[in-house]
Amino acid sequence: MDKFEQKRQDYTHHIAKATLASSIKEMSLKKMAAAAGTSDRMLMHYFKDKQDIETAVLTSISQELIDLLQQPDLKLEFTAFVRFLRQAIDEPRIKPYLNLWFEITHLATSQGEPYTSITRTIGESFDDWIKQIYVPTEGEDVDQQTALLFVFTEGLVVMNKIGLEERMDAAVEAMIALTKDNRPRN
Amino acid sequence: MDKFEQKRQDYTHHIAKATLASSIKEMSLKKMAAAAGTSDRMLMHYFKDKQDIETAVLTSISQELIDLLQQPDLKLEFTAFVRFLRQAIDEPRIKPYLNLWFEITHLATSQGEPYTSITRTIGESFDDWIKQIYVPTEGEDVDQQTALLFVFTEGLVVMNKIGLEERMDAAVEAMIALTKDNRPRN
DNA sequence: CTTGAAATGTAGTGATTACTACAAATTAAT
DNA sequence: ATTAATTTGTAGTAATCACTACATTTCAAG
Repeated sequence: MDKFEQKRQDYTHHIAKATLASSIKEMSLKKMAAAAGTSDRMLMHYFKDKQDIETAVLTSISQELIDLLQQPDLKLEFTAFVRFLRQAIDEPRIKPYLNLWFEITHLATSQGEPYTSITRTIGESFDDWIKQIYVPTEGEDVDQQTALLFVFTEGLVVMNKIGLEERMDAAVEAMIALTKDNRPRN
Repeated sequence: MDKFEQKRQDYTHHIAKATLASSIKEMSLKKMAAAAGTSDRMLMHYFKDKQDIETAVLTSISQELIDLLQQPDLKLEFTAFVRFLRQAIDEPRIKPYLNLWFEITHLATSQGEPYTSITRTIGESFDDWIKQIYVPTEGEDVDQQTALLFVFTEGLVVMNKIGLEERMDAAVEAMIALTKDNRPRN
């Protein structure tokens, strides 16, 4: 590998860590430089502009998240999945990624690229992840159920971020009640 | 009413309209002044600081939204409510408010006050609104069902904003299927 | 009419930001 | 060793932003 490319990756990695610990918008060029142990001047040498850095950083973080989600042996049917999702939101290892996801969705709507592309990538990975774990009951439409789990998770994430956790739990119970009443475990 | 107070309200009203048409973060003091037909200097005369303006503006918009939601005669059971919510998200009259709501949730988590308070107010109003319209089926827990509708709506709003509309529709169908299978209309 | 207060305009401050011009130092090639 | 290219530092630019000092006009009260 290029020495140039190597430095780019080093910097990207360090800035990614700092970004996960704070937020995208907090990361000015100076903070990025501090996190990477260099100067803003140097970052401009190795990257075209700030957006170039952000793209590298967020792409790297997305990949980390995708790797983090991989759990080849995990299989859950609907109710268990819902409970699993609700609990995952509070996982300290997951939380920084959710914070960033939350931020990126907003940036995607207000700034467009590169955030929209990254949002799409992560969204698709999440979709795949659900499909990989979800064991549909009976003759359910997997795509629809997956979409429901996706939308529900998004909702939970928002509620969590705006501090309405009681409602998260209530919603989880309601969702489960909706299925349990009707689908005796077979 | 005070002439002073009157001007404050006039300005607030005009700035609120402009804010709905664009976004909170787009509204610099200069843009606010332009929208109000005055100068930034004048705004500082009638308001303590920018946050003072934003609070007035967002409070006013919240109230508008709350009024907009009032539909005294509307009563819906679960399935119809879900469909109603999904369709409401595309309503041009509602959309600007959803955009702002989306933005405020983000600001609430990144800037704190006054956005957290406003988020809470709107959230509670939305909760009340659901409860006022929702006709629970059988002996359901209304609070839980309300929370579910809230969370689900949040999820739909996010999906909508990040351009995953097919998944909105799929999720709606899945949600409805979840109840229809099991709860034959009685 | 005089005087004091309220309303408004002009211009500017200081902070932050992404980004750059220029030059010096370091490294690599011949 | 000389030259050329790469790497780094210093300093600064231009834009944007919330906010202010100061002066002037407008207005109202006695």
